[in-house]
Amino acid sequence: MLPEFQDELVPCRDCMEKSCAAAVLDISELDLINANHSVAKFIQGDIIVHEGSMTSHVIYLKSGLVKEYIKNAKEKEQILQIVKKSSYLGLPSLFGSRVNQYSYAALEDINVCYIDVNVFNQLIKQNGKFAYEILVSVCRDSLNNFHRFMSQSQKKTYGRVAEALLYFSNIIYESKSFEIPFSRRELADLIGISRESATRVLSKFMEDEILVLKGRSIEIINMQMLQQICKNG
Amino acid sequence: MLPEFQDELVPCRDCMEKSCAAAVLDISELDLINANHSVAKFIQGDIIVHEGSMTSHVIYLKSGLVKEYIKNAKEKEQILQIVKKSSYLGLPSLFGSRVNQYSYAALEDINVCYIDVNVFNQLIKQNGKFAYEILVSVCRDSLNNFHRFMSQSQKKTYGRVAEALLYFSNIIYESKSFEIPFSRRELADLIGISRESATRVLSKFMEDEILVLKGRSIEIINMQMLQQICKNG
DNA sequence: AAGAAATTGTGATGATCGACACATAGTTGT
DNA sequence: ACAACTATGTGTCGATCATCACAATTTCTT
Repeated sequence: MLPEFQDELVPCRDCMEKSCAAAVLDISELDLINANHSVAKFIQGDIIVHEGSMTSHVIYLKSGLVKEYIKNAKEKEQILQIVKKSSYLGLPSLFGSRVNQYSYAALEDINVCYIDVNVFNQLIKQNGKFAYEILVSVCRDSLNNFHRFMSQSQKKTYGRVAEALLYFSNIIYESKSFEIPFSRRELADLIGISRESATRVLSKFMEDEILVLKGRSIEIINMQMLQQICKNG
Repeated sequence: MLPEFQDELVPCRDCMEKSCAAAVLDISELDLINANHSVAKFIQGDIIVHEGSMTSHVIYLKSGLVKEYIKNAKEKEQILQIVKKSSYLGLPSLFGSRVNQYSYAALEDINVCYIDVNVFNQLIKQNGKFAYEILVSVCRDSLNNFHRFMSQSQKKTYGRVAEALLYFSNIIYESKSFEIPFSRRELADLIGISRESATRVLSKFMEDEILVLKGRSIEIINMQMLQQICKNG
């Protein structure tokens, strides 16, 4: 659960995994980050941030996949999105709230940077281009999430599962075959249906030869059909 | 449909309806806006922005209520939120996309400011505090909308209607009695249920003496009960 | 390797809610 | 004032899907 801190091998100015926003910073600004950051590793299943916690550092995901989620009144998990590498975690909470609104957990082994929040804010206020890039990234994220959410809310179970599979294939893995890093339960939580329904729909897709699945590995073999199902709800 | 432009009576530096963000601008920056803006009026029902349109100006809502919405494949309307005065319209689209992702229509007679988008971007890049305030407002909005959306998606019809009523009462009108500026159809679109269900639930609430309604005017008389229903889904 | 624990699959059942079909207001235009 | 819409209320019905119950399979522990 506790992050394993690493020796900092590469100073920020030479880091090859910088965010789009950090790319507009000058050397002295990058050095400022360098002096106020640390790098950490988490392993699959680790919780990186707990909903409700205070923030002292901005977290940047250098590598790996992370799930963003909240628990509702009945302790049921609702997954908001899968976060890919090269993204900041929880910026909306950082600027729009005093505490983190969502939890974050590692779906696979990951690397993150912690950047002091005061330094981050200072950079925003002193470098308009940086602020602009951060703004762009927050806005894109907001639109994407909203779009996905709205689209889901108007679909029935088949459409939802199809959409989720296309999301993995097109956005997350950019491949027709992939291994989903979570259980049927979590898949169901991501798209807001019951675990049993998720199972049933996947079996049906298998039966209809839309995909081949073995446990958590999925290969889409009839993409057209899947898109059709996604579109028709 | 076309906005009615007004004579500019008050220069921006003296405007009493400035946004939180504009409040951190200095005189010369406000004068810059003043030289590159215009004020317009819309009447109830007018469409201010069409989904898919390009943006040349940032729109700031000076007074009145506006609905933010999209139409899905089957021409069904989905209302994302009700926007109150003193908010910018569509910032996420402005920064996160080339075109407007949502439509905006006046729920009552409104006043808006148009600010040249290049000037707006220039201000963000040259004044970090302004950028910071814009960022805060975008993030708050994103969190609020998401929270409302998630909360709704986990509720059944009764809970959804209750939540919507509390939203109007607590957030929009800050009063126990108010007149909703839209039809049952629109109310249903806002919370993602059918028109008939909306009608039925409201009638049931009336019958149970939770509220009194006459057409579009609503008075909540049993707030505890309504909160209970909202919480229990 | 054996047992325990978690995950996954499957069938039956009932609650919920959208869709349809009308009836009944209200509103608008001429 | 009358027709023509549009908005609203109400009853019936069927599809969808969550829930429960339990079986089968996989994964983890010791």
